[in-house]
Amino acid sequence: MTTDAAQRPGAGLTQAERTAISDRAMLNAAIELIIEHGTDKTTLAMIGEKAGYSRGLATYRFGSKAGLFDTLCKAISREWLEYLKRGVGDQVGIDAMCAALDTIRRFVHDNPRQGRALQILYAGAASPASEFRETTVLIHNRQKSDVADWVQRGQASGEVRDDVDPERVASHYVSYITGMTYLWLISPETFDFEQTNAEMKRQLRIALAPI
Amino acid sequence: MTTDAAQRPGAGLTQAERTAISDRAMLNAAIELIIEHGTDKTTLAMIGEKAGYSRGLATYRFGSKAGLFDTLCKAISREWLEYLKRGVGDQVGIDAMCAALDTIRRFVHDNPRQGRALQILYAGAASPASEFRETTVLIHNRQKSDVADWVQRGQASGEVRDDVDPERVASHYVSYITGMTYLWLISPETFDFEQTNAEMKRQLRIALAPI
DNA sequence: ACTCACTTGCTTGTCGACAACAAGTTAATT
DNA sequence: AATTAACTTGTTGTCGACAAGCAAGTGAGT
Repeated sequence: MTTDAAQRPGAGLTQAERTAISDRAMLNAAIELIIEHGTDKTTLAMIGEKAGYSRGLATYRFGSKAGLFDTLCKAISREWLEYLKRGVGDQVGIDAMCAALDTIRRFVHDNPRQGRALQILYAGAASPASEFRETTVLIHNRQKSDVADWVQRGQASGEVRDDVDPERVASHYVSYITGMTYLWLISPETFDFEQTNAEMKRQLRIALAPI
Repeated sequence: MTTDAAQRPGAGLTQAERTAISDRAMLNAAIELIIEHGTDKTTLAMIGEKAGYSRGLATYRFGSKAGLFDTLCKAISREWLEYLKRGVGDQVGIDAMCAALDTIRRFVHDNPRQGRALQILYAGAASPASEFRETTVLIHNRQKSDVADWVQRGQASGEVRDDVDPERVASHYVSYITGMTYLWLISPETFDFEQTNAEMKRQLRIALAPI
């Protein structure tokens, strides 16, 4: 009786569907809880139960608290990087760098929960024992090499002055982004996203313009 | 028998001396443990025992784990801000901003433990439930107002162009510092302190120079 | 199409570790 | 000597982790 079974939650589904559903539910629950309580005071039991399952599912599925956060960090990062890609498009050089700043602003405006959660997770990666520091480092390095590419292509098209080192500029740029988002995270009410980014854009345009 | 008592640790001392000694010992122990294990996996018992006391002293003295980290954060921040003050001296404008970058580099070179611990603590402040987020925000705001002051005085002396907003420049600058130190923390082996700062200095000199 | 062995999603029971607190002990202060 | 403060030890509730068990899905053989 498949029709009868379909009335019970989780019945009539393939196992793959069931895991996909519970996975999404738990990751979403984790985002909410992290934003409200931080990673420390969020328990695996809270996540499982908020998602509508038992206290033990989160541990079972993700192995450990760190495993869950690693998965979540990767998931949101993937979304974010795709969003960034769409926002920047095929722009290069200074335009790409400025567009990326605007895109960050739009991302945290459109997806405030994901944005905040991701920042909190990145901060957690600072711990030496953090099991997803690797993940975080990888993402930042990828961002950096993307930026270095924009600079290089900007130089090729003559839009960016030739005597700057793309690597250094990228490292500087990612440093700014990282700190800016962190400061916004810890004091959203006092930090002025737009004005700070406006100053960054101004400096980039002056400092990278062809001689 | 004060002479006999003086042979036992903690004997023959005033109460103020005893607390000062145990306080220092525990804060130092906390720094070591935080660097090695992170805040999460450092226990209050470990701190007390590494400092040469019982497992309960850290809790008794600081009230809670968050209380200890708050105290530690304030203590290192105070050292750091004094170090920065000495490093910058009475310079203003672009010189002060560049000198501050060099001073950061020197600080983490001379006091690597304090530098790393402070970064880890700042990262922990990202948690919404963090009881010393206030402290961290305060410190960053103070840094920001210091920078704004440098810019303003630089403008007064004609060393910095007049049409920039000191607040925005300060916010931008502190964002860079924050992100730069964070990136150094999570990947000290791949992050190039000097080159990244060199690019920042270059951009500052160009972007803030009088028209 | 049916069945039965097997796999997988999920839950419950349990243990060790830790933060927090309370009560007790020892040393300084008055 | 009485009091206060530094410090230790006993205890409790919570959480992460794991293990054992249950229920639902899967797939090969008939």
